[in-house]
Amino acid sequence: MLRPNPALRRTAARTPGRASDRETAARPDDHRALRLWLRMLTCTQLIERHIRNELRVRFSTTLPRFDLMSQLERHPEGLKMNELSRRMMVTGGNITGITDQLVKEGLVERRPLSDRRAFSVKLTRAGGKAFAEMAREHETWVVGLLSGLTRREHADLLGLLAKVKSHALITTDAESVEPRTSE
Amino acid sequence: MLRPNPALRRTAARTPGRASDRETAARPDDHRALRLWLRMLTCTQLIERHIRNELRVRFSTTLPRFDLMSQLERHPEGLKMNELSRRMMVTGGNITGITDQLVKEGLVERRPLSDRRAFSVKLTRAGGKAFAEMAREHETWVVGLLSGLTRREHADLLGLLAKVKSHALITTDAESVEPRTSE
DNA sequence: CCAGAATACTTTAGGCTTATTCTATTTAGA
DNA sequence: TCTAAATAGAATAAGCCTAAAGTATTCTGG
Repeated sequence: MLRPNPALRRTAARTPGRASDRETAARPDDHRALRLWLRMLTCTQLIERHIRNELRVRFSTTLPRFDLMSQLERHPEGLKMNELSRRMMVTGGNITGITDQLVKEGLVERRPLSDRRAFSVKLTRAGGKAFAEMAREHETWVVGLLSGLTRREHADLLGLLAKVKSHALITTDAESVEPRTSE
Repeated sequence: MLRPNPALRRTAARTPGRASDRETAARPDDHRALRLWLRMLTCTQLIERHIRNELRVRFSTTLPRFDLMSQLERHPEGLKMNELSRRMMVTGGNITGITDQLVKEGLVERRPLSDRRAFSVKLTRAGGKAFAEMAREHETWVVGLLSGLTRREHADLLGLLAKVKSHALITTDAESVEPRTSE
């Protein structure tokens, strides 16, 4: 069902070693927050790398393409490019490129809207089938990667990250407001 | 002290919106692990984006360049390219490019070793000064971004992520061993 | 000693991401 | 109405990252 992108048809290669990663190098006098941040980063990168690798090896696709299709699967009515941009937390120009590819592969389509500046992007039938197949495996990878925690620990981690998220949102948003010093 | 890369001298632009991000779109029937993974990803991206932005706006540099210098600062004796690659969890070709730039900017130097295939990469004096300046601010950004948690919560989160990390390491490493089916 | 394997690094091609700039269209205000 | 601002998307240039292939050097076992 997937029309594999030839450029992605490669065999798995040696991933960067892991004996002593970025975080391991943290010194004892590093601030708690710094250590925590480095560990968050390491965890995310480990998982993300694993998923990217699986997507490439098993489905000849990439995480951004999977992500975009995943958004569309959640919104069968279609999404505009800027909605995809917001939800995927990437810039608009990026969406243009990824969508172009998925359209070329027949997995996604652009439909004109009454607002002639915009499109509604939807999964095609082939795209829906391909995504369903990938999503099933994707979930098993994630479940496996996070199966080192108990149900209770999952919940605790989710809660702590909720706090991190909301605080980071506030901090970042507050600074994105221009300090209207003059004028 | 920093020799700014002209290509990076840009004003801050609109970051992708955040009203409804990737994770918010998770459906109630999504598996716990999936929700947790999406939240981890969102948190990391929020923080990382913030730091990248600050590095660009305030120091006209990038996170990978900062990261590389940070590794060197922890190892004044110098590191070989492949050591940098391992520690930063990126491929070797990548290190070549980033090092080339930092050398060109006078922040880092390659020294020949007795093993003539390899180099020892070190911070120059200018690089050390530039890094110290950046690291001070960097830490305050991170502290600020993670200040939504109490000291206790920091410790809990660090512990939970330690579990995630070690399990992900095992999972990923186990699969990278080729199943010697024949031959 | 010496041929083959391993290691350290570089190069290349392709994809992702960003910030910026541009075009087309829509909206809103005088 | 008609012009200015806002919005949607595309195009562009530069950096990051990867996988794969290439080059030089070192190591190792016969």
